[in-house]
Amino acid sequence: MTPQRLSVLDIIAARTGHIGADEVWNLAKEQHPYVDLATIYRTLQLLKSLGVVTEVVIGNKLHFEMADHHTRHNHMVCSVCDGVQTLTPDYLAEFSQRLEREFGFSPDLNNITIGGVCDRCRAVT
Amino acid sequence: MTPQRLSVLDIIAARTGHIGADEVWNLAKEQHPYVDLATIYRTLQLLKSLGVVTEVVIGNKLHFEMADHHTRHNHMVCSVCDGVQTLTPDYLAEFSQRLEREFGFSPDLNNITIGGVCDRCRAVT
DNA sequence: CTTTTATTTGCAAAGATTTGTGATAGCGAA
DNA sequence: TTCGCTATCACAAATCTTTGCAAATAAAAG
Repeated sequence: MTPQRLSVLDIIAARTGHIGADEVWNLAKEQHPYVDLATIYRTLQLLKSLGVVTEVVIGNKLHFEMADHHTRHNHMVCSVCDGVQTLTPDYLAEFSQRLEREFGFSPDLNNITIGGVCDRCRAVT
Repeated sequence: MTPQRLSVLDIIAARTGHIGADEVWNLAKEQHPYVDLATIYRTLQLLKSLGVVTEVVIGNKLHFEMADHHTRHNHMVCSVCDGVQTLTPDYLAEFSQRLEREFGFSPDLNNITIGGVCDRCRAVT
């Protein structure tokens, strides 16, 4: 645990929703002017592999948020407006159990994001 | 429809499995020495939006394959070995219908990939 | 077949993310 | 304390993908 890593964690914890890697960087620089973006990314990947944060792909960018077990959820990202809706875990529960049972494959539920088109954008078309 | 686009489509159609963007480029250059990688990527995105090809994220790279309706399937990608297993559509059917029904969200089933750890890699750990 | 219009291309450059590297800091053992 | 080991950092450079723009090409119209 280094000051840089603590900063990253603090920043994500302070945010209720998700936050982009670049935004984390900007905020981290306020405390450690010389942190490198690479360090941010490495820390983010580290925290993700530790299961502390969750990665969400929005548009072409990586976003992150706390992997709070009380509020675990998945995301639906609209490919038209990049809007995000959340999903409670039970939506994927049956599906993931089946993968586990039939293939021995352990899906990383924290990092499953469903792409598609939201109702509003579909109505516009 | 331009020659470049036809090439890209031919290349993907000629392949049974998925193929990386860079590989498509290399093959396309054999027919059109001056095609640019950007054109490949643009074409790939176009074909994807037309529902002709499917995008699969493997490791940190984009791969593509024909979205043959007869053999529609999804992918499970192991984050340890980058191995890919396929899933018949019925695994996601109930789940996607539920999203549609309850949220009006139209998931893009062609482009859902499940990350996780396969049984073999899990055994190693 | 020629002109017009819209789309696509190649190229260059920008974005986003990852990787390699030497310097440096922390830590346990001698 | 000093040596040696390991891990992390900042910086630079590489990788993969996307975007802006002028020139080239395809499709539509006459």
